[in-house]
Amino acid sequence: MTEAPAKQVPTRNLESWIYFLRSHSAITRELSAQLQREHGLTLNDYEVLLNLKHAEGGMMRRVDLAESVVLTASGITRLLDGLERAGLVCKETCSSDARVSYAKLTDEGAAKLREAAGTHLRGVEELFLGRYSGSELATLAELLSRLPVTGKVASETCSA
Amino acid sequence: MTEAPAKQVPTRNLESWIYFLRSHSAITRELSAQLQREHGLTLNDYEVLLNLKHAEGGMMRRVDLAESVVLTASGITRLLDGLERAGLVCKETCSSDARVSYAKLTDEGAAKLREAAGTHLRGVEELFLGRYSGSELATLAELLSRLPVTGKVASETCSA
DNA sequence: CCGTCATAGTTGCGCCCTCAAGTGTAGCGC
DNA sequence: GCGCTACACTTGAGGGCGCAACTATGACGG
Repeated sequence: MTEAPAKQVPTRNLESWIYFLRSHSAITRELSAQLQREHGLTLNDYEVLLNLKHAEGGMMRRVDLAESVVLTASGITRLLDGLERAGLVCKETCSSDARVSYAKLTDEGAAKLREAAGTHLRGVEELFLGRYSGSELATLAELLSRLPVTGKVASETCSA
Repeated sequence: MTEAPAKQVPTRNLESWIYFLRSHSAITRELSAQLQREHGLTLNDYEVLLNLKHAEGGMMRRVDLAESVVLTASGITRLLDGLERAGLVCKETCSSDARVSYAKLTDEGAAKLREAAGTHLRGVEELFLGRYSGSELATLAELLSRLPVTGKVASETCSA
């Protein structure tokens, strides 16, 4: 009881936070259900495939992949297990560092991605992008880009 | 091969979508971990408790609660199971309709919510709210409010 | 060469949540 | 009153994912 700090954060703008939470749940549930039904992929599966496609040589280190989709190391392991079993990615070892193993997009994976892209982009368009004008999207992107993308607290991570 | 539709959605503004996905994962993971560590609650637990607190008489129908936090019926059942076991909510029956049962915030639940609020609001402030000015938050809220909050596609749900 | 520490990845365990199916009640037309 | 459909809720099965603990390598100082 050394000091009772005055309530700093009145309910006023929690509004945007609530919208953020709610809309994310609703949208990702719907998109994931679509992908699952029509192509047997989860949203994260799709994002991983997409990241691999854009990567140099169609392959990435598992740890980098994990960061790019905001998953833990164990999460990416299991996700890739699934994609491997489905034949959409395969493992590659690294000649210079025996610790790392790459995940590489297979031809089937690339095909699957192409196949799913139509459905998915349509969904994203309908549930997200289509609700904004071009400039609004730019605004939104700028605002959202300020949010953290790692669990680390910013004040620690990017101190001067 | 009847027709190869021209690519409708160039990569241009998927940017905001990607930020949306990534930041949500990162922020909710961190906030959930905080709540879990310090109070044994998940983010959804917290949101449910909060909704109950704001509700008339501290109680809501399970189905309404489900919608308010964007969970399925079964999801809310299991979540409330946990909160009941922890003594934070209790069941109430409805005299006029035997199908519905209410979830009611207990005193312990209210106390727990109060206890967790400090931690949580600080977290939300740091990871989300604190990154914007007041007017930016208003903009963000307006933009996010256009997104769907149910799985139902808007074109069906809110046709004129 | 050897301890020490950091890093890449995997695995056991457990939670959360969804889908599909099932129960019990309400309301309605007949 | 009797089916029918609608609704609120629960349950069984299963998948996704995080945390903590563990293995295997690499890097570095002594």
